[in-house]
Amino acid sequence: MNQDPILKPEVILEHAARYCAEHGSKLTTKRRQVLASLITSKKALSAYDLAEASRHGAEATLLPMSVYRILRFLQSIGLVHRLATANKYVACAHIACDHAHTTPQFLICKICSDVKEVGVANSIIDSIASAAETTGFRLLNDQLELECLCSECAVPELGA
Amino acid sequence: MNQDPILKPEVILEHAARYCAEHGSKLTTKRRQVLASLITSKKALSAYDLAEASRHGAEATLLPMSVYRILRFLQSIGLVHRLATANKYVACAHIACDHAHTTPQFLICKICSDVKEVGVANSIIDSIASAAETTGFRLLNDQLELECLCSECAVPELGA
DNA sequence: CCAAAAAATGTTACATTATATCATTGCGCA
DNA sequence: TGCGCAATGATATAATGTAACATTTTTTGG
Ligand SMILES: [Zn+2]
Ligand SMILES: [Zn+2]
Ligand SMILES: [Zn+2]
Ligand SMILES: [Zn+2]
Repeated sequence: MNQDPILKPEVILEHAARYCAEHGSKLTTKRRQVLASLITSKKALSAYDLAEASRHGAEATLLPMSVYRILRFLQSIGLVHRLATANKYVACAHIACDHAHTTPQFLICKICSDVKEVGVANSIIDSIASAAETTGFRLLNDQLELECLCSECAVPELGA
Repeated sequence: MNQDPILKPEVILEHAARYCAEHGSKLTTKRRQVLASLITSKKALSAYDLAEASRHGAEATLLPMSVYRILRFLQSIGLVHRLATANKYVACAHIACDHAHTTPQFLICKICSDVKEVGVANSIIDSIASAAETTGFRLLNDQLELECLCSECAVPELGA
């Protein structure tokens, strides 16, 4: 679970609605539905996963095209992150706090797609950025994605 | 250019052929052709880019499926790296040296796909790995990909 | 040298991820 | 009320990648 397990999804969604308002947009029913799926999922989900989920017990059925549009919106205001290495999406882990989080670092379980979002120490980002500048490149993206094994999926490896 | 510009492609390909032999395989004509395209390209290329390139002046025309297979082989012995964030491929920048390089860090120009492969200080990797372990994740991948602007593409931004 | 085995490649089909485009709906506001 | 914009529906298509089996080429053992 990427979110603080103490908080219920409804509480997080309330924060998200306020966050949308601050950006001059609204957390519509369908946007809320997509975000709720991501918040309650233990794993990163693909757009097609989300479209499929909308056909089981959700309020509305969503076509993939709509899911992509909604994901793009949620990303644009920082409520959702896209994991480029997995072609999947996760809810930001900091929706319910001040949300002024530092550079995110995503630990992505190679086996089960479980994702943990943690902050990267500024010292590390500074090191990386300065290493880039010595080669003439300017660092743009503030997101690290790391292939990992989560604690559960690592267990079978012990016997290997 | 990702490779040392002092070295001619043929020299690098000679090293690659020896490297293949050390792994019990051969640098066939088509594998050499794909690798040569990557070595001489200033940018990261997609599998379909490489298939397309094979239709212009190359010895043999390659279907995308063959390109994927060849790329997978070249990756498996470390001659090629896949950039997951860009869905593109680059030749390793260290084919002609001892090739015992440290964890690679790829600076990828968002605009033109120019790529620079540099080593990451072990201290940084250690910091990242230990940060992961405190959350129960074991770091697997030894590759960082960073979205950047190269020096050329950064220029227009000055007036923005 | 020849035949069997293994490696490499050809070929077709298909799966997954993502975007383009135009039509339609819903909703706030003059 | 109805205009205008944001949101969504619907269809088609592009881009990326894999599966499965056939064929060719190379290696190897007799
Ligand atoms: Zn976040
Ligand atoms: Zn796992
Ligand atoms: Zn390399
Ligand atoms: Zn550039």
